Amino acid sequence: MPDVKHFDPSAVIGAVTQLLWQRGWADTGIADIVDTTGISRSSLYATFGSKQDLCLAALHRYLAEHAAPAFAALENGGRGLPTIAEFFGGLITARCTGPRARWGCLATNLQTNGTPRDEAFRDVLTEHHRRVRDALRTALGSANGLGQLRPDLDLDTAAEHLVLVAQGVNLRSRAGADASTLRSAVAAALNALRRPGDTTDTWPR
Amino acid sequence: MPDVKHFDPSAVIGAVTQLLWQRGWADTGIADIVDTTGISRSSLYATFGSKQDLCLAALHRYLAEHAAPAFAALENGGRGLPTIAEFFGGLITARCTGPRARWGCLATNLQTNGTPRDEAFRDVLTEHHRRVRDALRTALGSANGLGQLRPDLDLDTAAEHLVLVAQGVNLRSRAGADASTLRSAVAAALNALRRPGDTTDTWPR
DNA sequence: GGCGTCCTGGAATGAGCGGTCCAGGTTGGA
DNA sequence: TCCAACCTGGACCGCTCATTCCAGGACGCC
Repeated sequence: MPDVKHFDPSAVIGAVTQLLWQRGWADTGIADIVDTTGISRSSLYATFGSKQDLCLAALHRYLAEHAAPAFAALENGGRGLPTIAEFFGGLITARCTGPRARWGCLATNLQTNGTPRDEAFRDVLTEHHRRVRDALRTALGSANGLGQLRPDLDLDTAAEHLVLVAQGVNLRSRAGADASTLRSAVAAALNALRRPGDTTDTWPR
Repeated sequence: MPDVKHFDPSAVIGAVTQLLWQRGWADTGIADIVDTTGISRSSLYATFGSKQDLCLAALHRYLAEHAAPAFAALENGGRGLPTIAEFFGGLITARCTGPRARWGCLATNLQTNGTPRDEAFRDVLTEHHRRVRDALRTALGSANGLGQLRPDLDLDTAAEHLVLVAQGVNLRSRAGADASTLRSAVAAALNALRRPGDTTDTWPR
């Protein structure tokens, strides 16, 4: 092995993830990546291949680092509605405050325009949607087992409903919606699932 | 007036609206518009100015032709929950079937990436969001007056909740969600608003 | 320490973009 | 019928984009 890489590929993927998340596919150029990471075009292409490949890796990184932990907490929380409320609370906090306020969700952002038409992206995003739904469905099953939900509720449908709400949060937060508005809107959605008379404290997180 | 335009500007805006709606800002080039409409670049720029100006006009056209009628129906329906259910039913049908299936909502599409950073766009979209919320709020007020809603419901918050659901429908439909899934998810959201014991038939539309 | 292999910086490439320009044609009015 | 105003086709411009290429430098191995 005559020479070795002069940079850390993982750190580059991390930087690209941030760039792609904040600016989007169309507004993130190779030049931006070069400027941000300090490595050259040659090394970039030699290591990662095309822009699509690199951004696909960034998307995977995003899902593993930001989405997966939240889904795990949702599935393993085991406290039903409070677990679901915590999920949404964390989502809103992450979307509206801190260094990544108004960045939205990378996966959601990529689902709209200005994205490569590549099938690889589409498949990853479809799979991601399935995981959100399943995680919510699992948590709803848990809530149902604890007697927190309206008895007439269809859990699969309720999970799809909450997916729509989560997507709405991702979109509205990027557009600049404030956290308190989103919080109360989500609280309304969750209260709607609750069995009349249930006193579980779902909010604040 | 020595010479007169050889084309109909309104028809051009209509064509651009379709193009922008289907493909998005980044994937709609001036060349596409020239090819689709058959008129030349010169006439395009002489009549409409820049690409931004033209697309802003297309956005206004979209809102006037597609959004405004739905909002009017929502505000003037006067039947409460059934009116709201009709709004969502029409939305889902428009998003999932017919020639514009999977196009999503132009306004929603433009809120994410690959869009001009122009303030003019942002203002129009913010105003649009306000109108959606207000129309839903009006319809909810009507439903409340008819005794269809849970007495503890906060109408402003419920309106924000339904906005999130509508945004979710727009996003998921563009990603390829099927109509029946969206329909039942929305039905779940609406049922959650209903006063226990209310028998108003909200679905099918 | 020299060699061969790999990596790196930076220039170059070709395609595509939004936007401009002008010569030539078309029109309404005198 | 002529003219002046305006419109139109299409070439053209400057720029940015993702991608490629190559000369030269850096490293591990013997």
